[in-house]
Amino acid sequence: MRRDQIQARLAEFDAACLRQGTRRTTQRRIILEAVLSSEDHPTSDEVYQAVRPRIAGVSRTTVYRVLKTLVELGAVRQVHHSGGGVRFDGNTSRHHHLVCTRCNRVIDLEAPSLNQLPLPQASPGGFEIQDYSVHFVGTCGACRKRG
Amino acid sequence: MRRDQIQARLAEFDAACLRQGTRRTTQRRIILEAVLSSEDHPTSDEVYQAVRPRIAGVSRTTVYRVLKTLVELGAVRQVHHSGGGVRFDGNTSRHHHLVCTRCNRVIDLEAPSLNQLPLPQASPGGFEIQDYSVHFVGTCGACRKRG
DNA sequence: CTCCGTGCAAAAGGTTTGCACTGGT
DNA sequence: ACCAGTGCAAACCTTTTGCACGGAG
Repeated sequence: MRRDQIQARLAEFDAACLRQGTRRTTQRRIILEAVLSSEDHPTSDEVYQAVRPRIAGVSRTTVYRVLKTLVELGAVRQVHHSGGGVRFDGNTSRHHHLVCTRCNRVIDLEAPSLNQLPLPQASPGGFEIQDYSVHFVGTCGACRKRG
Repeated sequence: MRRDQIQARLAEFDAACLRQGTRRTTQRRIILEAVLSSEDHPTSDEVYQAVRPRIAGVSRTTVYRVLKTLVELGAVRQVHHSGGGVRFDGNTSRHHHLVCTRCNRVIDLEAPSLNQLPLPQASPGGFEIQDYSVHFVGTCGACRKRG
């Protein structure tokens, strides 16, 4: 994400904290910034490793807790996919995913043609649809090269 | 899944085993049958609980290993979603998912109108698309009732 | 000053691995 | 008879929880 976009999102976050009465701590800002700066979808541990140099003595616990909080505030999203733990996505606008069945990597895909799909009218059991994303499964370039 | 469909899938599985030189063990057949019989998307542990009465002395280890094998053989799929461990899906034909953001339940959705989406032409980094599914996120009926 | 958020340590899942034995081919 | 597949126990990894302290409002 571009530097100015990150700044805007951090400002949004500050506002959201004020609105909700939650505290704007150093840890939260830096962890949010780390997710937004990431080009892919980091795991909790990758976020932890990324922020460690910037927050003296952070604990994994805090990273987990902050990420959970950020998801609840809507500042970041969890990526839904198989394999190896939860991942986080700083891109909260509608976008889609390429999921590699070999390495489980998830790559963002911007595809405006898929952003206006007709929503199913009748959802089983009264499910209320709020958003959607298309998951393309297949093999990523790196794995194809590896054979 | 209907009884006769399950039988057909088990027969397919036997054939796949022969073709691939893997062995057609009791554990594998019963575990596959359990996933196919399930109306929803069981976790590894739910599969384990389901087959325990039918295989004397099965271990969790075997259930994990067999499920992994079945995924590799293409006999079942992993459901991609957040929260609480991997889940499995006996439905390998194209279908879509309703993902509840509160309870993380994943419900199958048949929506023929979504089965012919235009695939993106140029995929980043040479990603080869093999299939796709649409993930609708929202709140399921049960969670909405709970407020 | 208050009390929410953090850090630590320990517990709690869920999943994988090494090794010896068993059952399918 | 051979060896892939299984069972057991222990290791591993990720995530959660209880409690005391510290910093944001």
